[in-house]
Amino acid sequence: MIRERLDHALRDAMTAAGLPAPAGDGALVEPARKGFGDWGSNAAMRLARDVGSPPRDVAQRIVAALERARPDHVERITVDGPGFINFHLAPTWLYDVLREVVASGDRYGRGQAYAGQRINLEFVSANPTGPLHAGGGRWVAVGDAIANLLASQGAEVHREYYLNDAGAQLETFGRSLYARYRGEDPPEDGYRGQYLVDMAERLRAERGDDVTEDEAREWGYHEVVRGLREDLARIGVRFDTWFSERDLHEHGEVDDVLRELAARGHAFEDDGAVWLRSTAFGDSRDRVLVKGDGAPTYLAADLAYHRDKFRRGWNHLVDIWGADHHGQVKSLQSGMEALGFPPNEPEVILGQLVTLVSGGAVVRISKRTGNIITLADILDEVDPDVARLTFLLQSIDSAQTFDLDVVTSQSMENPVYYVQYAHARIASIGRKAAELGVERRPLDEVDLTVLVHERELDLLRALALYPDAVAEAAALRAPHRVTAWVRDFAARFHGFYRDCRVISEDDAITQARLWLAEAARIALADALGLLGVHAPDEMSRLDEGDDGQ
RNA sequence: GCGCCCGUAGCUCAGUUGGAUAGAGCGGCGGACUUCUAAUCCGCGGGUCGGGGGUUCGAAUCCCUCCGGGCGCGCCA
Repeated sequence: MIRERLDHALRDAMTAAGLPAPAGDGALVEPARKGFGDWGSNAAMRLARDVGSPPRDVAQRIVAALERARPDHVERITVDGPGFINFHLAPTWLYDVLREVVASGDRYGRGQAYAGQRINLEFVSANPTGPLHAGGGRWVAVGDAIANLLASQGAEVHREYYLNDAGAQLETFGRSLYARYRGEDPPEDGYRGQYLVDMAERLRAERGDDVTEDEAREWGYHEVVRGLREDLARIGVRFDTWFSERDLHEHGEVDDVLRELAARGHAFEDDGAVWLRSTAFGDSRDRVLVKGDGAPTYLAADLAYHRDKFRRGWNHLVDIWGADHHGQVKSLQSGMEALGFPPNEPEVILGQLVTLVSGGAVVRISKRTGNIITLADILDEVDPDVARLTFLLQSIDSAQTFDLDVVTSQSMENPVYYVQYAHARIASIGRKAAELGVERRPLDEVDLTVLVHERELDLLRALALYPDAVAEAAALRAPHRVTAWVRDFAARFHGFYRDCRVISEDDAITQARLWLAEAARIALADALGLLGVHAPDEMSRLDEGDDGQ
């Protein structure tokens, strides 16, 4: 709001001063550093070379024009450093922010950048051969948060889980389960996890002694999927569609996509196999679609699957993959382009992997060796909110070390409680006000100019930046940016809470601060919602029954 | 060998679409509760932004190169 106004004022001033518009639009104005006013522009520096005069001179010309039509709230305009134009605003601009937050309510921070987009977001999609492992929790938390972020900018978002239930891995799983069922060791290349022993016992208890290998596999597959749904429900993630790879094969979709690729001239036979000429679309090598034994590859099915997503009406596809699948990105995109879809579909968000550490040592996870720490194990130890926020603390471009000892024992100083506590404090203020019978006057009737404490203004400044933070997080597919905003905001709120008592004898201040607290609650609750973390109205005290010393 | 990601405070990490004195949490030290919940707040200390070149008025950020770490590079999925 203020930014748009300053932006327009700057453009008008540049025109009035006979200056060209700087290259690129937007980002003309950004928040200034502390001590340099409230908002600043580097436009003069960007223009200096084209104009052929020193940046500070250009800045002076712009400022002279700005002074003739000074925007609202602007008290002073200065030229600092190498040529920054700095706007020093009266606090009144922040009162407008407060009013905007309250007026917008739960729409505050929403944008329209993706309005009209119908996005299919596929994430997790772990093979249905065992429980979700702890590291996979990163994709659960990140995927759900990205879905929320895209939706916050106007997109219709569909959460989808792809079940690879047609391939060799499920066969291996079936053989392994059946072996356990018969009291034998799993095959050499099979899965050795304890969970299969447990499943085999249940299989015997439920189905008796005459189960065939096919029956064992199918029963086990459905058990695993049921478990996946349960684990995801525990952490609060719901998928709109569970898509079965088998359906593609049964409906002839895979064969059909192969025919279409051939018809379009992008497939060829060589050495007994059918290949996709993916090099024609920028891939580093061509890829096999049908193996020498006549079976379609994973890629062939994946192409049929992604084509199906488009056919179901989604106009943009987003997949979230672990970095270990990085090598497949170009192949899939090449194949999709060969099928006539736009380039760079699907958009693939790659996340670096999670390293689990326990007892100071790295825990290697493998369903094959049986050494597995599951997401459910984590959820047995910590609150889902803790798990989620821990996964959302870091950029997905960085490999994450998930230290089980730290996450499960460090709850005292866990950031999730820090931010939730801020929300709980706001709710507590509301309860106290009600308890004391404090009259709540409408915002229109409240004088906000009594909000002059640096803590109050600091909180309002952070509130002003929230929509940008969300929009950037969505654009960059970087939910950790919301986490960063939330932590910063919670810190500011705690400072405010400490130094600015809301409910006091001074009715004018009480009324204004109650609205400030309400605005803070709106943004905090929204941000936590985007992250999939609860915004509690109260926190159970940590020290209850535990302060015996 | 090739490709992608990472290397920032003792530790874990933000900041990377070029901007002004590089930030936070944890840990260390020292303070603040007759108060709307101290799971809080305040202060102190802490840095060759992996090394070296380059582009630029300006580089943690862009380019080149080297070093270190992670992940890939199948007629596996």
